[in-house]
Amino acid sequence: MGMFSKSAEYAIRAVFFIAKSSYLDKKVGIKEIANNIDSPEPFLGKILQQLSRNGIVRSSKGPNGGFYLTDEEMNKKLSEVIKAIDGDEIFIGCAMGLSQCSEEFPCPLHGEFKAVRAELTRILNGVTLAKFNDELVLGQLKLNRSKNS
Amino acid sequence: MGMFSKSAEYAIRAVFFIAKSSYLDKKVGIKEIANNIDSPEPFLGKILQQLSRNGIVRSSKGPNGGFYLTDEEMNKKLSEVIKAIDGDEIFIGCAMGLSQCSEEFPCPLHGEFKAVRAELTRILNGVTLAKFNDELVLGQLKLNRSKNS
DNA sequence: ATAATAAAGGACAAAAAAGTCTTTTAATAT
DNA sequence: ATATTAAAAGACTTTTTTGTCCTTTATTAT
Ligand code: FES
Ligand code: FES
Repeated sequence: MGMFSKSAEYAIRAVFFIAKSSYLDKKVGIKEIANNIDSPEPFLGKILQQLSRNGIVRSSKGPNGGFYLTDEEMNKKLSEVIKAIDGDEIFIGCAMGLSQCSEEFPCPLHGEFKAVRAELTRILNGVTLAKFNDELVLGQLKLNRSKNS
Repeated sequence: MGMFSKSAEYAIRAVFFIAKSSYLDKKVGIKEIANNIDSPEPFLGKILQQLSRNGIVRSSKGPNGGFYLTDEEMNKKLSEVIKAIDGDEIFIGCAMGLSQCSEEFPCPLHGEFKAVRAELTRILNGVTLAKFNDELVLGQLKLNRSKNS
C-alpha cells in the first residue's frame, strides 16, 4: 500500500471532484464521480456515506440529487478527510508500531519521524477541499489516468 | 494502519534488535527476538525468512544458530528493509493512488507530496541498521512498550 | 397520489494481510 | 552415527480490507 488506504485514496479523489463540481454549481451522483476518478461504483458509495456522516460532504436524495459541498465543507482540510476514513494513526502513531509514540521512552526512529509526521500534517492541514478548483476546472491537474477527461 | 504495514513494523524492530545483539556478538533465535519486540513468534519467523532471502539479515541453523548481521548488513539502510517487506510504493507512489505518479499530468497533491516522500526517503536512507546500537545497548531507546525490557 | 430517481443501509463475497501450525532441512554437539 | 537444535518451507486459518448486491428511505417531477 501507499501512504493511505485504498478507501482514503478514493475519498481524496472524490472530494476534489465533488469540490470542482460544486464550484461549477453542479451536484454529482455516485456514478459520475466513480467514472471520473476510476473507482468501483458501489464501493465508492460506501465511502461517500462515511464522508457524509462525518460532515465532509453533503448529499441529497431523489431526482437531481447527488453530492455537493457548501462553503462550510469547501473550507475543510484534507487532513479531516483522511481522519474520517483512516483514523489518525498516521498523524500520531509510532513509526515502528509501538503501542504509543512516547517522548519519554522513544523508539529509535522517534526523533526523525516526528519531523516526517509534522511535515505531513502541515501539508494536509494546509490543503482545503476548495484549493485546487481553478486548476481542476482548467484541466491542469488530474484525478485519474484515463484516456479522456 | 500507520505509515508501514504491520509486517514492516515487526521487521524494523527485529533488525534493530538483531543489530544490537550482533553488536554484542550474540546470535539470536526467533523466540528471543519475538519476546523482545512484542511480536507473534511464528509470524515473525515468516518475516525473518523474507529478510534473510533479501540479504538483510543472515541466519544459521542448528544449535547456537540464530539470526545475526555481519558488517555488510550493518551498513544496510532502513529503506532497504522497508522495500524488502512493503515494496517501494511508499517511496514512489502517487499520494491519491493514481496508477503512476507523473510530472506531466500531476495530481493535485503532486507538488506537495513529492516533498514528503523525499523527506521520508532521505531519513530512511540515512538510517543504517547499526546506527542505534550504542543507544540500544545503553537502554536509551526502546523496541517495545513492555514492563521490563 | 404516483412514478421515477438517487442516496442510505445492510447483508454478502472476494482478496489481501496477519497469524498459526506442522514438516523438512541444515548444523552442531555428544 | 545419532540426537538435538533452530531456521526454512509449506499448508492452513483468521481477520481486515476491498468490493458487490439488494432493499429501504427520502426527494422530486408529473
Ligand atoms: S516512539 Fe516511535 S515514533 Fe515516537
Ligand atoms: S501524481 Fe499524485 S503524487 Fe505525483
